[in-house]
Amino acid sequence: MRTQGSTRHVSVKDVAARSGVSFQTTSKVLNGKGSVSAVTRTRILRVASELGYVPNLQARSLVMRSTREVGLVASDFSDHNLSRFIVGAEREARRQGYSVVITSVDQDGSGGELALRALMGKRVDGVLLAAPQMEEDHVAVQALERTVPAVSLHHVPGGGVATVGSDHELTGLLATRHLVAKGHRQIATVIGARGRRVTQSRLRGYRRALEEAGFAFDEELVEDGDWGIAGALTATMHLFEHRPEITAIFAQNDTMAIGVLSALRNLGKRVPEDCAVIGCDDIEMAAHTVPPLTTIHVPFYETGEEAMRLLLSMIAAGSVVPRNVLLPVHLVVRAST
Amino acid sequence: MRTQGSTRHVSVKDVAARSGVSFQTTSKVLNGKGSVSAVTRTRILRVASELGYVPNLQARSLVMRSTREVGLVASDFSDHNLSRFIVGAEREARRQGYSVVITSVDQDGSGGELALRALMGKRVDGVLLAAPQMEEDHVAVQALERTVPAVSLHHVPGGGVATVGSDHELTGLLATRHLVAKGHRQIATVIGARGRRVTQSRLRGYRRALEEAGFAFDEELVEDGDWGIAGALTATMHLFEHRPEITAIFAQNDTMAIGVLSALRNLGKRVPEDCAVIGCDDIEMAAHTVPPLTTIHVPFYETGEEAMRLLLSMIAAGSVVPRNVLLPVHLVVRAST
DNA sequence: CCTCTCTAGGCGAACGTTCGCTCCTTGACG
DNA sequence: CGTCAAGGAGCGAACGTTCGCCTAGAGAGG
Repeated sequence: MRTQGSTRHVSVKDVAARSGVSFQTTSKVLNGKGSVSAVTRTRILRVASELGYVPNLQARSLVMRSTREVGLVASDFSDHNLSRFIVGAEREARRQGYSVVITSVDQDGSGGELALRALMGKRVDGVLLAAPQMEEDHVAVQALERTVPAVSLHHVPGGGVATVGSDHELTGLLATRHLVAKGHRQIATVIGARGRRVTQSRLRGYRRALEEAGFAFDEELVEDGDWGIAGALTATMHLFEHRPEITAIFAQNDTMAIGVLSALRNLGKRVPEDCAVIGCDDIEMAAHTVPPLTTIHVPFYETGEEAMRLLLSMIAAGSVVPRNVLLPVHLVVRAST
Repeated sequence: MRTQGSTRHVSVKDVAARSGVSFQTTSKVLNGKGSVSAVTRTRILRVASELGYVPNLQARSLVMRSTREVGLVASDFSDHNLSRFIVGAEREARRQGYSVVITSVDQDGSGGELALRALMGKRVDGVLLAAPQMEEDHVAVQALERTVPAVSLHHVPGGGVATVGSDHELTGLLATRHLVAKGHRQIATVIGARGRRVTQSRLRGYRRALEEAGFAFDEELVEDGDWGIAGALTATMHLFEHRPEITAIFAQNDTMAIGVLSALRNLGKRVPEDCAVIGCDDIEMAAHTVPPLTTIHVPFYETGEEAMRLLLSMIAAGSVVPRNVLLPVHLVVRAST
């Protein structure tokens, strides 16, 4: 039975000793700097690979004053949309030779300051914020300001931080316009958590589309679904209790749209004949519900890429004016409308 | 318009200079070591917080010879099961004062060696492997062996690495037994990628249950669904082309089970009357399909916790015999069987 | 008044790198 | 044959910590 070891890591000095040169020369060879004769170069390289030398990045970045790491503060990365974002960001970082240190904050948004301090301690070159719970976390953000470049997926108090996101108001607008265009007049909406900006933006889009069409906004057509299947299900039940004349529902994400579909089935309503349903986000499942869900495609992956690209350019530039980037969304028509 | 700065980080020497003591004394105060008079202690602490001092963990771990970080090699963390695992692991690490550096490898499993080298370079205290694509990656694992404690979610060639996982054979066994108990004789299965161990284990469980019941194993009742909705859909179509007498299907994960349900709907078959369906994993969606899906619950979150717990204990112990832990799974009966 | 024992704090070294400077050797060219 | 240029290699310093050892002074006890 084997045991695993904490074998001492081999350092550049070990390699140097075995090759009969100074450790600085070894360093030069390993980094391709300076001028070293071909014979010693190959000898050193051979010894290094024999010994399984792996340079200590901590020591390196200590003197270079730059880890090539960026920190990513995420809330719940079992959230599918967020994880798409993370994947996009990570890929872009890797492409540019950076690695990503992911820290997570609790669901309630606490621990944001702690997470940021930890990242500062690691001396990451930049920070990417992907924790909507921190939208109102002033104190955490102050820890960040003027210390390190930062890009956020969500709104950040104070406005000193660059943001990259998708156009949530457009999302609500396109979804509701589509329903209007299909001839619906009684359009309800199942929304996410009230405190979140994205909720308010999508709701604003919904209201704008109604205004465009000359319909009055009716508070009773807005129901809270809390982002989940179960919440959307009961929300839909409520809606039809008070407004049985509803013929279309806009759910603020696809997960809730699935809950809406489920509720309509319980109510014996056919989709889209009796009631049309539109979601947004365009998760994989959306193409496979019954009936397949019309939705607004939101480019999470691309948003992650773009956010990381912006962050790395800020790092490279040293100092930069915070920009706010909005990526476009588009309608995907399927069978539920 | 504000610009973001790369303000020089404040070091312990800066704090010392402002407090009129040597930097070593400052260090002592900040770590609560040594004996320092109350007045200077409070003065130093005040200055430190005024200056916004954040200790440089790189320098610290350089001398301490221990970063309190563990590396996590993940394949695709937009995969929901994997992300549950990651969340569990991260939480447990944080609880014990460790932070997690996540690196990802490409879908095809390439880049595993690169990812491990990067982690070694960062001098992580341990490595958690959660990239099933690396199951057969001998070369990557060799880079790891005898350098740093490691725990893996999946099988690792050579067997020198501890593993934590759920009992996949039991999963297949319980699922199929349940169908047998419901009186089914023609039980098909839609499997994941053939090359993967989990696929083979679950298939083995399926076969064992059939043997127990005295049914012959029929290769034509096994169809490849490639882990996805679409794959499972066509797989189900194939199955019924060749074996219209099938009355039950075991899908090797819930996502594929959804594809199976979709196919059965297309075929005009009622679930569970004409054909029963059972999945496994127990994803959130499983409770909300039509009909709600019977499945085998697999404790991904707990697996992550347990894996991290094992890894950290190995780190603490310094050297330890690799263990292999299997977590139990259980049947969740809903309406699809 | 001398010594002994604390206590507060300083100092040097080390961790593993990179970088700039210096020094020696060699060879070529006038 | 003397001079100079250039290539090859070494050396010291620095990055920001922690740790162990040392010292100066104060207070106490004989």
